[in-house]
Amino acid sequence: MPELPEVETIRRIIEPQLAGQTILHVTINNPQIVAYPEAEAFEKLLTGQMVKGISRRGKFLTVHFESGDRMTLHLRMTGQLLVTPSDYPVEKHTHLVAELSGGRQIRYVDVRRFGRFWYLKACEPDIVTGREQLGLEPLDDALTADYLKIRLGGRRKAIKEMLHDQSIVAGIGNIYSDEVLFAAGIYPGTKCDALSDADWQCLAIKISTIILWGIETNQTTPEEYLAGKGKEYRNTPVLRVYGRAGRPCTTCGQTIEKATIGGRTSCYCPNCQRNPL
DNA sequence: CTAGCTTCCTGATAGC
DNA sequence: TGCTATCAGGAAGCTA
Repeated sequence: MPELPEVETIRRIIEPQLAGQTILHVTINNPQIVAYPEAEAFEKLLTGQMVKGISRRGKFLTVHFESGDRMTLHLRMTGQLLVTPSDYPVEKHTHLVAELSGGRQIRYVDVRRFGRFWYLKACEPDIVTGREQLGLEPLDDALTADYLKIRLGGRRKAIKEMLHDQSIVAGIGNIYSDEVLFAAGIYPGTKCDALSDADWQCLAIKISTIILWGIETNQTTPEEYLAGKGKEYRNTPVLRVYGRAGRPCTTCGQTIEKATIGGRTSCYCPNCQRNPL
């Protein structure tokens, strides 16, 4: 499941391959991946557009065109945005193919079909669900202990759940919430209203450092990404807690535990992240 | 505002 | 071997 660091990696890989390219023809094999407008209108609008660049906001990618129009997409759990040679083998679950002027193709592959595309004309405001209410980027200087405390301090929900709320901080999912909380030494089930000023301070710092670390360690090459390695997490070997239940903590050696918090599997070190209850 | 549940999907895996 | 059940998860939508 791509989270901010993986989405940013994809952006960096894809952007240089798309910039300056014109979309000659679009085929949508599965209309449900198009959230707005209708799939047929989407195909027509996309055809003939020249790519200017790609930006990222939270886990959303936006392809900007010379016309001022833009196409936003969210990969959700299993989406893959690929730029391939036109004769590259077509994977199962390929839902969109766009022919490019340079002879290559953009392909969208998504096993679970949860990913979504939106096409917005230059004159249209952002209507992408959730996008207009996205919270701060993890690397934004405005993401401070005060910001977190004001937005979350009074909440009785577990901090792990609130880190997934895209309207507070954009881009964190199940992997990085576990990693951030481990780095901050906070038990994932801790209720927000039980966190101290020192905890908020620590969280603000760790959110940015862990996300930055995620981007920097995610050194996937375009070749590896195309070969399908983009769906495995290149940085899995360096994760400290996520997916490591039953194995020793890299800091203290205690066994990493697994618990369901807010309906999500959470991994944590019972020694480094004490449950305050 | 809260907790808790369901929906969307397929593939991997566990149990029989 | 082949069947069924369970689980994984981002985000929205629903109920109470």
